[in-house]
Parts: sequence; structure tokens; C-alpha cells
Amino acid sequence: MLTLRQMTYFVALAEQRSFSAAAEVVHVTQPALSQQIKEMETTLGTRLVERLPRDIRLTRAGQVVLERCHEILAMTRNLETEIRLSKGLTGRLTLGVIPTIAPYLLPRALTRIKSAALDLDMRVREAQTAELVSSVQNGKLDAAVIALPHDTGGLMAQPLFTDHFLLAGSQSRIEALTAQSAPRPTDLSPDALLLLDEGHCLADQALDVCGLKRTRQTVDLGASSLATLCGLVAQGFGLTFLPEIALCSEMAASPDMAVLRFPEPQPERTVALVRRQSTEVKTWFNELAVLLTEAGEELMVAARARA
Amino acid sequence: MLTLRQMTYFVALAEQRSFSAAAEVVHVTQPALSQQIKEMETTLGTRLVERLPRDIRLTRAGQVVLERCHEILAMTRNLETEIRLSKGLTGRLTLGVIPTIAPYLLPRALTRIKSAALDLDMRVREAQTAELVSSVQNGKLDAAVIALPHDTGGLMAQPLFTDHFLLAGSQSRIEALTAQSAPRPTDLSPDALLLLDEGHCLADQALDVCGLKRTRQTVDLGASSLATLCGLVAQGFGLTFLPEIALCSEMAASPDMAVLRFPEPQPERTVALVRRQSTEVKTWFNELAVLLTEAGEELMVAARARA
DNA sequence: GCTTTCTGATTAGATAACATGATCGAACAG
DNA sequence: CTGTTCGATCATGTTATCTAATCAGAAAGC
Repeated sequence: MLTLRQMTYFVALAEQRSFSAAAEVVHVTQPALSQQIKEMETTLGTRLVERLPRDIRLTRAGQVVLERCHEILAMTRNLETEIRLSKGLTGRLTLGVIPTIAPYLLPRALTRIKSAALDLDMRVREAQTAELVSSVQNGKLDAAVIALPHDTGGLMAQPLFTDHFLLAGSQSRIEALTAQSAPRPTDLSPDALLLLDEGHCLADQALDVCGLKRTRQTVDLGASSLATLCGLVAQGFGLTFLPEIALCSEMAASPDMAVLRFPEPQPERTVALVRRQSTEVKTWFNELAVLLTEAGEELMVAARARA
Repeated sequence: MLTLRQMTYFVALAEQRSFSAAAEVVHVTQPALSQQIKEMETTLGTRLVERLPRDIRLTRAGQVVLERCHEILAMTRNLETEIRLSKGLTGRLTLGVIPTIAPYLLPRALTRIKSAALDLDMRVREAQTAELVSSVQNGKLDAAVIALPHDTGGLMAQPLFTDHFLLAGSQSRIEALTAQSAPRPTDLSPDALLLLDEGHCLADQALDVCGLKRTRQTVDLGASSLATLCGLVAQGFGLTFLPEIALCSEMAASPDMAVLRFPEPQPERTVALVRRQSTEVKTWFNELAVLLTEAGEELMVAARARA
């Protein structure tokens, strides 16, 4: 009989295209993985991977097997989390959070969870929206915190709170802007904007509300965190959008930075918690949503006291 | 992580409604099964079965889990056989055959398989149509030989050969019938007919072609094999329908028995090989069908030489 | 051409997962 | 009360699976 372990290893192998790399991903040594793959090929009576120099290739059968293994593993993971969490917010919970939210929301959320004395073993994974969505779909994550609007790929989304975009820059730049008039997002020159790397929803959403497109000229500094970005704009390297949720932390980290709230209608994103539709009993989900909303609101209140 | 082993044990437990019985079914001792179920309940953090005196009951969660386990196990088994057999008729093949065909067709079929020098480890399971169909569906069997017309539950059916129903009885009874005229199925009195137990498709199909219904008066002798039935009719206990496929063997076993072929249109059944639709590469299936057809035809030819 | 490096296979020994056999206690029938 | 049935538990044995060390072949560097 094939085993789920073998399937797990095989999926990792197909993804990594390397025995050693796959072994690392599943936290075993390379011989252990090689052996399981071999065993799998024996039970199926067919070669699944062609071992090429520096690469592997799935055989025809291997491709079929891979697809099915994905399905079987997803079903198993879904079953597990569904049942495990059906009693409420207890047991192990694997939560994904996007990078522009995680460092600000999680500390407060975890404090709340702890003080609620919940018997919860929470694992957090930070990744970009697309990856989080697919991980929730295939059961690698139980839920994820992402920012809407964004394609949720058929997942159920529970809005948590609204996060406004502020304009951040060096104090002189911001003063120059306010001197003229209340700036509107659409007035901004795209060339002066510093944005996060490709793939971060924040950049795309921010540009979207301004009716702008990502220009080639944008200085691509490889900024992959808001903290880096804030450090840069504080030094006068340009302007950036800063979500309210990050304001308190980043103001503390970069005291030279100034921020400006846009006039209504303010550009914003909706922070939401997503889960699979199939998740049967959703008490834990609602409990978690409440906790995260409270944590978020706290940050919003603090932010509004500063801008 | 849940394991397929745990799921297998759990499914057996749900079916048997007893730990000891389930353990026997999966060929382990009772403590081994108890332990795996316990482990499963631990991983899921929920009780799955209520241990009642002399019985068990699935909890709400248990029912959900059972359903999913069935799906996951079926997918795994299907994947295995699909890949294993995709190269042709090799490896292990688990075939189901109905009881009114198995003892006659299998000896010849197995001889052919052996002489074809196929590297085939064939397991045979004898059961009634309904059970075979569901076993093929959930992957416990790779294919099954059944008799049509019968509900195939969405399975693909490959007709192998046509098997006519003959009328069998003691020599005196048969002579009495032929003296009058060529008997037609619809002329027969249901009370004089001996049939197999409930559940055997042969009895139902035979009655169906005669336009008869199973009557209460039919002597219910608990005959569950054609061999028994032939022995009885040979002793003058009544008449029965005998499929051509069984003729040679049963004539040899009961020399006192006489048979009579009905005039055209002869009542008949179609012997067919069924498989899941999802079975991807079907070379092995066709090879097997050819072998079985040849074996069947051989029996038909031999039968026609005698009636 | 010769080494170095990267990759997966192989082997032997350790470890964890799983099974067994014996035994216990609760529930029930006689 | 006694014997029986059934599942839990415990000590122990077996098998599956892992790791660490090593090997062999192909590509890349010198």
C-alpha cells in the first residue's frame, strides 16, 4: 500500500526537482527520501522520476501520480483541520499572514490569544497573498490574513477591519506638500513613489487607488519590507504609502519620518481572514476573527492619534 | 498526521461495529487496532467512537471522518491499481467473479493466463453482483465478472459473451416436457422451479425472462450453488434454469440430469467485465477481456455439443 | 588532464512506529 | 456468584524508517 508519507515526499521531490532539496523540505535526510521514492516506485511497478544530471524529470506515470497525491494529501489535511478545529479555537492552528500586516498585527493578536487562556498551539507563516491563498486551499494553512481587494480563489473571506493608506516621507517633503493644498492620491507623481517589490499586494492596491500603473522608472531598491521602505523615505529618498496598521511601529523606528492623511475618500484596503468554504464548523474561525479585529482596531486607534 | 493505516482500521471498525471483529478483518490483533484508533482520536482531538457495551456508535465527528476516510482510501487504491496496471496485464490484479460463473470460467481462464506467460499475480474474490460492483467502485477490486442485465452503478462494462439459460431436470421430467411440444420459458409453472437464494442474479434474471415473479411457494432449500441445485433436480425435485456455462461441469457431476434448450428466442444473460470509468489506461482490461471471452467461448462450444 | 564539487545510491547501525501476548476490569447472561 | 465477552493496558518483540558515513558518476574549475 502506498503511504501518505511517500506521497508527501514525492510531492516535495516534484516541487524541488532535487532529492536533497526535497529531503530538506520534509525534514529528513536524503537517503530517507530516496528510499521512500524507490519504495513507491516498487509498489507501483513503474519508474516515477527520471534521474538526470542536476535535475529530475517526472515520467508520464509520475505526472499522473503527482496530481493524485496532491488531491489525496489535500483531502487528508482538510479532514484533519476540519475535525480538529470543530470544537472551537483549540489544538494546533496554522495561520498565514501577509508581510505588510504580520509584524504589526501578530504581537497584539498573540497577546490576546494568550490572555484568553486558549489551549492553542499557533503556527504562523508569512508569505505573499497568492501563496497564502493556495496554501489555504490545499490545507497547508488553516486560515490566512490577507488584504482585499484581491482574488480569493473561491475562499470564504471574513472582513476584519479597514486599513487606510497614509502618505509618508521626510518631514521637509511632507511639509512642502501640505503647504500647497490637501494632496489627493491621484495628484502624486509615480516617479517620486517608492514601493515594495513585485508581488506585494500593498503596492498594487496603493497604485490602484491612485489610478497609477507601476512605472519602470520607479527606483527598484528591492525593498521587501515596510521597515526598509520607511527608513528610505525618512532619509528623503521619496514618498511611499504607509498603511495605518504600520504607523505606530514605523514612526517609532524612523522618528524622522512624517506622515499625512489623505482627505476623504481615503484610499484603503480591507484586512480579511480567509478559510476554505468546506471548513465545516466555523466557531474557531469566528473566534479568531474577533481576536484579530480587536487587535487591528487597537492599532487603528493608536494610528489615528498620530495622523 | 493521520495515516492511511489508521483510516483503514477505522473504516473496518465502523463496518464491524466491534474492535475485535475489525481487528480480524484487517489481520492484526485487537490491541493494535485499539491503539491506532486511540492515536487517531488524539490527532484529531476528538472522540470518534462511543464504546457501548457490546456495540460501538460513531460520534458526529466520527461520521464525518468515516465518510472522508472512505474517499481518501478509495482514491489511493484507485491510484495504485491504475498505475500498476497501466503497463498492461502485469503485477497484482484483484478480480471479482459471481458464484454462478466463477467455478466454471476461472479454471479455464487461469490456464490461459498461465500459458500466456503473463507476470500476473491474480487474486480472485467470489461474491454476488451488488457487492462486487461496490468493491470495484471503491477500489477493493480492480475489475469484476458479472452478468447483465444488472445495474452497474456507473461502471464501464465490456460484454464478454452470451450465456443461454437451459432447462434442467430429471430425465423423466424432461422427456415428459418434450413429448408435448417445444417448451417456452413463459409456459413454466413457477412452483415447479428450483432457484438459487435471494441475491443471486441468475435466479432473478431467469425469472425475469419468463415473465415470472419469485413466489413464496418456491421450495426454499437454501441452495446457494448451482452444483447443489443440479443435484436436487437430477433427483426429480423439480426443474431449474441452468446456464450453458455450467453445463459441462454439472452434467459430469450429475449424470442423471437432463437438459433442454429453449426454442429461439432463447433466454440469456450477457457475461461482462466491469471496471471503474476512471481507470486511465485500459490495455490490461482489454487483454483480460479477451482471455475471459476465449475461455467462455470454449465452454459455450462444449455446451452446444451436449444440448 | 586532473581535481573539486554536486548529486543521488548504498550500507550499517540507531530509533521510532507498530504489532503481539498476557492480563485486567467492566458489563452482562445464566 | 460465576463464567464469558469485549476493550483497555502493559511489557516486550518486530519491522519500518531514519541517520551518519561513504561511494560512484557527471559536470565544472583549474
